[in-house]
Amino acid sequence: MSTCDQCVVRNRSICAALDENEIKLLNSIGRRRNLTAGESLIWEGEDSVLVANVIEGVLKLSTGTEDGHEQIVGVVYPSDFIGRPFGATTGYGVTALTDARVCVFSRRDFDGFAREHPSLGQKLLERTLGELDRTRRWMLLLGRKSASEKVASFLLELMERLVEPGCKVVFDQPSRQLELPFSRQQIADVLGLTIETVSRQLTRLKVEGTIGLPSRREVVIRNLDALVAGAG
Amino acid sequence: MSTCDQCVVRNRSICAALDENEIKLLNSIGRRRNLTAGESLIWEGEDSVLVANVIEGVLKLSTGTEDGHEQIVGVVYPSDFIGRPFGATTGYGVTALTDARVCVFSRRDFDGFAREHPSLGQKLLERTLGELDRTRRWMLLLGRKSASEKVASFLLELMERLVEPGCKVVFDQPSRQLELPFSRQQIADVLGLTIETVSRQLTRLKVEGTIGLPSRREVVIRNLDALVAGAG
DNA sequence: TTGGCAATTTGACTTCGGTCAATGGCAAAG
DNA sequence: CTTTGCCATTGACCGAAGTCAAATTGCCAA
Repeated sequence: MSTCDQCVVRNRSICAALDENEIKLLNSIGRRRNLTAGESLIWEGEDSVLVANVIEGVLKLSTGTEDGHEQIVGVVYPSDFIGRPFGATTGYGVTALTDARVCVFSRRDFDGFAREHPSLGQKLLERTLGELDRTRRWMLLLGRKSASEKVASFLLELMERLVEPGCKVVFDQPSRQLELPFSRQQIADVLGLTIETVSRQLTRLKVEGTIGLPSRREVVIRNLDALVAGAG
Repeated sequence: MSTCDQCVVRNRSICAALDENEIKLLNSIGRRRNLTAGESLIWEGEDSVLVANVIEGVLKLSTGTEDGHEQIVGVVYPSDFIGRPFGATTGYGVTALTDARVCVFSRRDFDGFAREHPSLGQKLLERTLGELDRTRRWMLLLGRKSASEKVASFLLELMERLVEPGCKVVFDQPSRQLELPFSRQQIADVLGLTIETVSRQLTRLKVEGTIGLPSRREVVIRNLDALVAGAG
């Protein structure tokens, strides 16, 4: 019995496209790996050597300008796919925001497997198209939204993503409380703002009663309508 | 003999994955269509009903916020693929910037064809991954670059894209002159700026001698190094 | 050629968000 | 329990880009 049978994301990740035999085969070329918060899996600019599925945890994809600024260009959650198949160099680094567990494959092995199993390629294509959609919505946020709209949009997107299972960091539905997998600096890097502006916007939302901030890493949504209205 | 034989983008578009018989089949479910500058092919928010290949011309993908601001989230050139296969709604509109010629397919027909011809799906996947890479680089620009860096980066990217064949709008290598497929407002919508800021940055580059502006729709690169340095 | 119109440029002023600096608070280590 | 250090918050100020308004340009049609 392969370890995949008990995998939390077996039916939501790209593996859902595969039957029992295929999954055994894929399992044989991959291996589990645990990451601690802050640990990197892939570095910006290196040749793409590995790809992975996220089993548990949250990871960021990020690039930097030469003058030291960083921009987070993507955030991945359990069942998401990481990496750049088909022989390109990765334009961004991948780093764990929380402790995480991933299922890694050598890019070369994975490419071969994908070519021999079109159903996997198909799933990967659908996933990539979805990711492109999400990234483009994010561009609208970066290009046209104000700081307050950015922060509100960020909290809403986070909420949606954290309800999905496998996130250690849960969004507790009844209490509407969520645990932030991001530091203030990281939120700033997602939104193209500074840490000070993020802090000011969050305290403003708190003072207005829209949200509560029990601790640095927790947010309570007190007035969802107001948050949606503020997201622009 | 199918019309595809003389197609300029036959070997660069996703069609390059197909053999003679397959291409005849694909051709039978598609049709050519001419667009005049400003004409839309797909509207934001509608169900995805058609997909297409760009044969000639330049088109924009764009979304708007409710308060009237627009953000261009992608620009497509000859041989690029347009649209959202596999049954989602399109999150952005597609509009011709120049007169253009495209090869359109009903999304439903195309989906079926793609599922039966994995090599096409494979090409589409590679293309989509590349597009995602380019979009993420663009996010860095939107989130972290200053107005002057944005404008310089824009001109450089445009230059690279316009050397490829099939662009009526040519980048004339020796004279380093390029014809802009964008109005000032559209440049602003690409970069997340206002029309005034774009105009000011362009005149600054002209005064500095980095570029020349023979007419509203033409740019001459006079000092490439300076432009690269200014792109951040 | 001229008039009209839209696009662009330019100028004056405002504002949002960035920068710099000081303070506060929490958590791990001693 | 105290110390230490990081992260976050808060405040004062500044500047880049936005806004509003006017002038200019170039283009098309009459």
